[in-house]
Amino acid sequence: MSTLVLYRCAMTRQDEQRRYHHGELRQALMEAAERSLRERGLAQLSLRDLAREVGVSHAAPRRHFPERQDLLDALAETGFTRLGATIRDAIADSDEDLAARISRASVAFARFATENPALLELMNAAKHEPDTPQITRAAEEAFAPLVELIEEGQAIHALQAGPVDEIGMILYATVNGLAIMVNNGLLDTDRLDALVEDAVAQFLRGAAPVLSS
Amino acid sequence: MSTLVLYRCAMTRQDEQRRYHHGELRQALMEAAERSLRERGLAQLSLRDLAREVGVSHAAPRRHFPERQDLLDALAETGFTRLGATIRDAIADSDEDLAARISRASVAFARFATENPALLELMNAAKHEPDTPQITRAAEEAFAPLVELIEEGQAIHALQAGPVDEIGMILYATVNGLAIMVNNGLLDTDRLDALVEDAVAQFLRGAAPVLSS
DNA sequence: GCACCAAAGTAGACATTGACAACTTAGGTA
DNA sequence: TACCTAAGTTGTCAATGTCTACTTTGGTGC
Repeated sequence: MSTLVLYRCAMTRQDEQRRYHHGELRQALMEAAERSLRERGLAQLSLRDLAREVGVSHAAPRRHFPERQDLLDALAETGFTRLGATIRDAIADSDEDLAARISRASVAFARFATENPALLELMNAAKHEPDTPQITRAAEEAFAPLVELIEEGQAIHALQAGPVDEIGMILYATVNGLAIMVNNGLLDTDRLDALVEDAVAQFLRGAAPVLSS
Repeated sequence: MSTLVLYRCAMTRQDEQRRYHHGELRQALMEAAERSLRERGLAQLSLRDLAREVGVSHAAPRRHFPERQDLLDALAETGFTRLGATIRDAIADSDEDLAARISRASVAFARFATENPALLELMNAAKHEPDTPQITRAAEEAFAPLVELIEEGQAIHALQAGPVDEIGMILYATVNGLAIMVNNGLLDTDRLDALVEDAVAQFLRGAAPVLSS
């Protein structure tokens, strides 16, 4: 992969335009697709458009994505991967207390979601097709950082004991739901951060251990 | 409207098939669209298909829905209306306590959402187009029952005082988010009811008034 | 009772798209 | 060096959304 990149950098633009094999078509298509998705939404995303933009023939994408849905699935998968990394970055090297880190992670999630509305739509899309386990796994890895924070909370008895994945799902669902409402027009962007922080605070209170009197 | 229905019932099938003006085309298209949406998903929804199914020419839908998106918007709007009615029905004539009614309303919401995955997708769709205020209003009316329950909770001091719409949004977002995870394949349908009930219980604890010692 | 008119439906056309088949190029390997 | 296969190309097809021009109808004013 990296050799390809170096090779590519050594070529003139002429060569690039002329050469028969693109060499990184799959990656190029994904990047073009993400841009198109961001700028014009899912409905306007066309394989032929992407092929034109990247400079290959209209049928070339078929080698990498036999059907349009395959591209969308791949986009959703990398979306989850990037989301997970975004959340992790938000709480990396933070010595804040647990509540602050959960809040930080949630706000980072919400921002990612509202900055990439069409991508989030793909990630949340209902599947009628046979399940694609890769997407599911990527999604689970995306909210793994939240689960880890919850485990940490349980360890220091700041949170109730109980099935971590379920508690994590509730938090994930809440933040995701709020972001959707922003993308939806049901909630103003300006209010998102505050609302997410409120929701997290409420979540923490609700998930706190019951005091034994 | 009702006269039209009666008139229609008085006609033989022959007459129905022959007559130039369908008479209730908009409604018929919406119903066909909902069925198609449920059975084959959003990607397979085609205006020409619907026209064929209803028995009109391929351009007829254009009179009622100039663009495909207009039909989708209309579907989302009635979806919200039906959702609101479903939630209301779930808690009508119930003498249970507040927590039980909130739980009941939430479970009803979640069931509606998972029984109509493609419709929910439409309702949650991000809008790049200029906002359609009717959908927003329909959506707000859909979760009005939740807001009312929260107001009731505040009145009896079972819930913290505070902006009801924000607290309602948090609850709405949570349930919506959990339903999406089911439609998504991230959460098993069997676990939905229990998880929603857990989430509501946690929500109620988190939104309870802080005890002044 | 009749002419007319706007609403609602029809027919035909067009560009675009996803999908498929058959052919070509070129890079790595026996 | 020959070849084989992955990766691109061209050509084609049916389906779709959208547009324009034409037709049918039911209701309204006179």
